[in-house]
Amino acid sequence: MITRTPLRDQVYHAVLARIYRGDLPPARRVRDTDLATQLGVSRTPVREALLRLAREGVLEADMGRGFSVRPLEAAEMRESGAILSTLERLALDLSGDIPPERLARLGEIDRELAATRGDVDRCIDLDEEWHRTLLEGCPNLRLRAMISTLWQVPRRYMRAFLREAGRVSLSTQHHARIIEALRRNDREAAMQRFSHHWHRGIDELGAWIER
Amino acid sequence: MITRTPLRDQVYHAVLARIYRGDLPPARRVRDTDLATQLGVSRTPVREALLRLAREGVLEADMGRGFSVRPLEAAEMRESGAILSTLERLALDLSGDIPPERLARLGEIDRELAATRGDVDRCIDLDEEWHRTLLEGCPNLRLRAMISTLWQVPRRYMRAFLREAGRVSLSTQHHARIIEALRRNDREAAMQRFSHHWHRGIDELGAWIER
DNA sequence: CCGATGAATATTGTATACAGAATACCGACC
DNA sequence: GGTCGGTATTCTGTATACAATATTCATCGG
Repeated sequence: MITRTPLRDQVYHAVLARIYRGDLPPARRVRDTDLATQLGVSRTPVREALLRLAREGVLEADMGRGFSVRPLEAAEMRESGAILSTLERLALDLSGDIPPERLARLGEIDRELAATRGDVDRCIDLDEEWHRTLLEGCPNLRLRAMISTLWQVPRRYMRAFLREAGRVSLSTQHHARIIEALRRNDREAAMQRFSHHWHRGIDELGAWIER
Repeated sequence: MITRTPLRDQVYHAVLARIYRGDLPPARRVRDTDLATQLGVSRTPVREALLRLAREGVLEADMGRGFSVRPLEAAEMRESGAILSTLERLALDLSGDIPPERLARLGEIDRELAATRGDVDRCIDLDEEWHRTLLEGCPNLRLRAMISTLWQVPRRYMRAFLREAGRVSLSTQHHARIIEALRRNDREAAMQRFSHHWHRGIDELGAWIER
């Protein structure tokens, strides 16, 4: 099965990759013509991708002034975090019982996460994969898609945090405790620990940004 | 203060208006060139608006096959409803105490809603305004924006329901009970009634779609 | 009569062109 | 030397052009 993906989608991911790589630092202006020449496409798909990123909160679009990478602000982090936390709790709630096979996979991811030293991007990828795996049983596809999109925001903050604070996430402990509760089929405790996990993460990042 | 709004935004609202007016029924193909000529603009801003609507779930975009109005499906309604319900509960939770002045305004909207007979669009507008007013104290602006965007989906379903089922919403009773709880400063009860209100609404619409 | 096949048409996705606004640069004046 | 004003350039927002793909319709064969 061959798949033809629109150029705008490829450009979208390419721009995100550049932002994550730190190639496009916060507050940096993003000129569509530059990107177009760099990526070897025309301005049209580039602009479509940039408009989407602007709607998702990664870029800022001022009328007549084009696009710029959104600066990292604690307020935005906390706002997005509150939303994402709530939606992930909903997704976990809607998921039926988590099958043991998936719990095992979660543990596996956690072990890998604990073993990762220094590689910030790998760390973030694994963390996001952990969450995605946890919620992959949620039947509300639209919710899953929305969560996936919203992750764009915390990713940026986590990346900056892990990079500059030089600290790897301590989330593996939280993860383990959540898994443990799920193993016991104690949804109540799992949910509470999940909330706590999110709360702590948001606060940690927020405090760092406001340093 | 003069404001120059991009054409894409005007086109966006124009297309939404046509969908609400029933001018563009579900499953109807939407040709960008047609819209461009009808609205007297070029294809570029039209396409930008359509891409946004597609991302918001109002339109469907198949690669190479353009856009079409998304058909109404109970599953989509329930999925969006679950998300929106949760987010509005979060927003209410984040709102501090609702000042009496706003409670009065909510009552006012409700009275107008109860007095509205037959005018479906007015009815939906008032209902949405009631919710917006209730949550306008929420400091999480991003959450408010997201809620506002998400309302696009239930609006379509409510409209179709009220039109064809010919029944005006019974939500004023629910609203009144929520306001009553808020007056007593009983957040717990208010939240519970708010949940109930959403649950009932979603079920009612869902059952009707699956008729 | 129905289905398949092919050309003609229509429509999308992308590229390029153009006009107006915003920014940067430069000189003159205080 | 600093600041204001004007001009030139850059860049955005929009329009148009082009190529490739999907759709439609008609014709042909079974």
